[in-house]
Amino acid sequence: MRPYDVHITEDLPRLAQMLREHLELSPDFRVSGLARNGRDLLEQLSAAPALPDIVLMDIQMPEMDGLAATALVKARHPQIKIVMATVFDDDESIFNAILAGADGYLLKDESPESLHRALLEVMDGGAPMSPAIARKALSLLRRAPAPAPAAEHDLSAREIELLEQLSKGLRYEQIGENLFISTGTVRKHIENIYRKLQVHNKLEAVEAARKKGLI
Amino acid sequence: MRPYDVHITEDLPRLAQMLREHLELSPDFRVSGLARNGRDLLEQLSAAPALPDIVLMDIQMPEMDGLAATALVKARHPQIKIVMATVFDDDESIFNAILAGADGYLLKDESPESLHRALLEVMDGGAPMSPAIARKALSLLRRAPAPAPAAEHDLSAREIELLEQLSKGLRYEQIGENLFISTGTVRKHIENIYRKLQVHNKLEAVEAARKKGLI
DNA sequence: GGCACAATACGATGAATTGCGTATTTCGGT
DNA sequence: ACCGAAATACGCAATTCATCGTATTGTGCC
Repeated sequence: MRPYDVHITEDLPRLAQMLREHLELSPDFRVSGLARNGRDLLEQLSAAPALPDIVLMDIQMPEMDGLAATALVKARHPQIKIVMATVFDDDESIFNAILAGADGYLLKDESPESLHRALLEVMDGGAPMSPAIARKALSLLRRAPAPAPAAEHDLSAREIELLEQLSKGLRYEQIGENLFISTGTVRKHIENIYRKLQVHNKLEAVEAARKKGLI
Repeated sequence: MRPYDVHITEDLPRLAQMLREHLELSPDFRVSGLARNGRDLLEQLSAAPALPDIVLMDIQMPEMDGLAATALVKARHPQIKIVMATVFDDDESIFNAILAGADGYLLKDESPESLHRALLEVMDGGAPMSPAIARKALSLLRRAPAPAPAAEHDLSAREIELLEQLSKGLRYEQIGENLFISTGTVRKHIENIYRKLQVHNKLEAVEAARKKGLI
């Protein structure tokens, strides 16, 4: 079995070097590159003859942080496993990392053995997380579906109808035909909807309406 | 350090016995009781002179299943750690277990060593999960389908990126800035997306992409 | 009755989008 | 080495949208 290629993305040279040394002690891994930030990583991946299996990603970095880089790398190369390794354990960082597509989330005080185990686990299709992170992820999950109530809005029933038509991607003219009103009226309704929802185009309006559960 | 008291809740006597034997091989744990189902567990906890530290909980059981029992135990005794140990790995079971308040979720094919590690981890404030479970939990958090169904589409990775930008309601110019390309290129990408998805405007494209799980 | 507001309708204008054609570069596969 | 696909980029024309203003009608409420 060939060793897994790991690309390290970390802006602190000393820490990057430490990680490299830890990983290279094992025949399971080969460090295929070091990047100083997200932009650096993307450039290196573009230029690389072969893609790494895993990117070990810091969050806080200059130029482009690990969250943005994670999203971009995942968009281009979904098969690359991305493991965040960072000191941040706040809910927002964790949640954003997961949304960005991270496959695992480790705290930097993990032992070399834990790191080793985590990287093998992620290549095995798992989602390694430091215990504290796993706990927070679960608590986020518990909370996630909760914030659904309230849904304060002051849209009229007619405006909701309009929104439903809008969400189908119809043109004003077609909406008017469907609702038996003129395109001018459609336009005015939509203006009012935009004002009430504080948005400025169809997509934002539909998005906002979905979030509020209006449609 | 006194051993942790573990209460096993499992309707199959042979499996319960196996778990007990595994745990009692270690000085870290003491099996404080065996329950056959959720109702049994609640009665035993009411009558017990001392509460266990951990409940190891099956899901499928007669009389009262593990999900209901978890919610009830957590309501009365929030300090008790509950670790699900089950053969079910479907999204709904996992999600319900987490909602019910489970602190960890293990698959029954875990090795005795993994079980041992998981129980120590949960007492340390962590949230042990089998790798497959952790992956699914992250998927649930992302509200994205597991990479199993391999959606049929012929969009390039770049086009998916464009779609994600589109879905935010951004204008071509802003999308170009975000992706470091000209508005002309944005336009051309979007033309290609429209052709491939057989749609004719942003809203329809985003709608189609959502249905296909591309974003 | 008078008020507020929803629903209806139209005009004008500039911004944004869509469709089509063309073109270069790069990269993977045969 | 060649081919096709993807990503990049620009121009032009037509359509559609967003935002402003203005106006009429109906309905519910005080």
